[in-house]
Amino acid sequence: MNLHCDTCPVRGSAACAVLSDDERAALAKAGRSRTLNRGEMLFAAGDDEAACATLITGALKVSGIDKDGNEQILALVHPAGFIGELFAPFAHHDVVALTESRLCVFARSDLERAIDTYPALARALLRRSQEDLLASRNLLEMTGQASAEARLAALIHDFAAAASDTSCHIAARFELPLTRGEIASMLGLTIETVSRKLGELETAGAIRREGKRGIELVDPALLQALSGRQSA
Amino acid sequence: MNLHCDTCPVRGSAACAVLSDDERAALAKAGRSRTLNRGEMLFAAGDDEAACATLITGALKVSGIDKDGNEQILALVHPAGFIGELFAPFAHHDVVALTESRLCVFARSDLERAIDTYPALARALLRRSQEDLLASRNLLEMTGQASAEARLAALIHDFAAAASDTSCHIAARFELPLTRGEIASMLGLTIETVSRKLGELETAGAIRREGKRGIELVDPALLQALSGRQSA
DNA sequence: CGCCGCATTGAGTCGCGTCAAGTATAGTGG
DNA sequence: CCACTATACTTGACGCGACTCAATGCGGCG
Repeated sequence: MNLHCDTCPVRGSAACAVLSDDERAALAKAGRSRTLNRGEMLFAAGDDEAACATLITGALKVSGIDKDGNEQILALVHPAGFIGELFAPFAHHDVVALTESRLCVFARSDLERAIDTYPALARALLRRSQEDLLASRNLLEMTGQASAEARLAALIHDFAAAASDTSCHIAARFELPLTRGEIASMLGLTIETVSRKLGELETAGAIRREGKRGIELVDPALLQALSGRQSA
Repeated sequence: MNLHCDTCPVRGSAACAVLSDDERAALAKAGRSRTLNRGEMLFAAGDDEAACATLITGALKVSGIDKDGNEQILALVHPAGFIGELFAPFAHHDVVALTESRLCVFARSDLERAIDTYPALARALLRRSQEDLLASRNLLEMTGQASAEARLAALIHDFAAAASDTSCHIAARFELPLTRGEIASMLGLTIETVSRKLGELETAGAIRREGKRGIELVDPALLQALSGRQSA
């Protein structure tokens, strides 16, 4: 399926936004659109011909499997995010869709060529990569020494921010994109602890649960206080 | 102090290695050499005019401070490594020398200009950034659900690999670049636990301690087994 | 020498993991 | 429409591993 950049919702924010219309049109010839359903994998750790992609809609997770077979979520990818290890001979982690997702996929070799052809693209990808690095380090800080409750509070706060359309305020109500098990694997906790602490956050009056995945922020300030972060 | 690329030990492996001699000479005009002693800071979190740098010799740590004042080490930087957040308005983390270190420092504005002038440099920095991202995610995996003993074993193994000059084997003897407290902050443990587990690794016959910082690898295979990793 | 930073060691406690039931909710096939 | 199953989630009891608190050892330096 061919790309339709004209109607692309992340046209202005993805890496390819730095290209001129002509350049983007040329790049689009090499790429193609792809849709993944929840649970479908874009590529797996160890794949030697892993593609690169920009996420258009939906959400992805980047995860690794330790030797006991436990999954660990290392990063989430939101729309306009870029996926792909350009210089590694093979992929180091799995990339899986959390919700139905639409992507703009490129073969790695094509993208490497594009980087050389369009210097602005390399710069844009460098910027994204640095942002990803920052996100990864933030997750490190979060899981470093914080209590289970603080980790959960911080994660919920982040999700609320990500669920909001405008960047200046956070959503008061949203659906968790992750199952309890996925939250646990991301925060280095167990399913049971996540479930218990969610209950305690509700009892404390910080949030209200709606069904299995719905979260309403009752007291965002309290949530942030429990997360042990500076007010942003 | 001016740069002397001719005698630079990381001339072949740092980001600037992708430049031609002429290009590097031009870039060198904008940069300058700087030496840091152990504990000296390159820049602090919040600095709005944080520089960028390539590490020539020594070792650095990238760390954050949580609101209780506890330091958390987020990454280590080895020679040829690049430091600097090119697109952020201010630095997010502290960067501090672990040992006496020599760096090649650039103002951020100069480096941004260089990226535009030399596309190959952007590509090289993108590559480094992706490697840093991978390292950060590896640390995430390591601190995610592993036991204190496994984390220590893995860290010691990594240090042994980093201390080796050739990439194909690991050093049998080396000095830990970190204090117990720094190891603890990097692994999300306490000083006491680090000290105890080091003792247990010695009792188990995996390592031998020499003074406060010296480590001799008695049984590397055992160490790797305890770290819970695949044999590389 | 006396002080200070770093490391070790011990005793006690607690948070979170483990194990084990038990409860929704959706999907499937009869 | 209803059993039947699968998957996700919740809840409780219990134990262990790592943190906390506290004391001691050790080396460097003024």
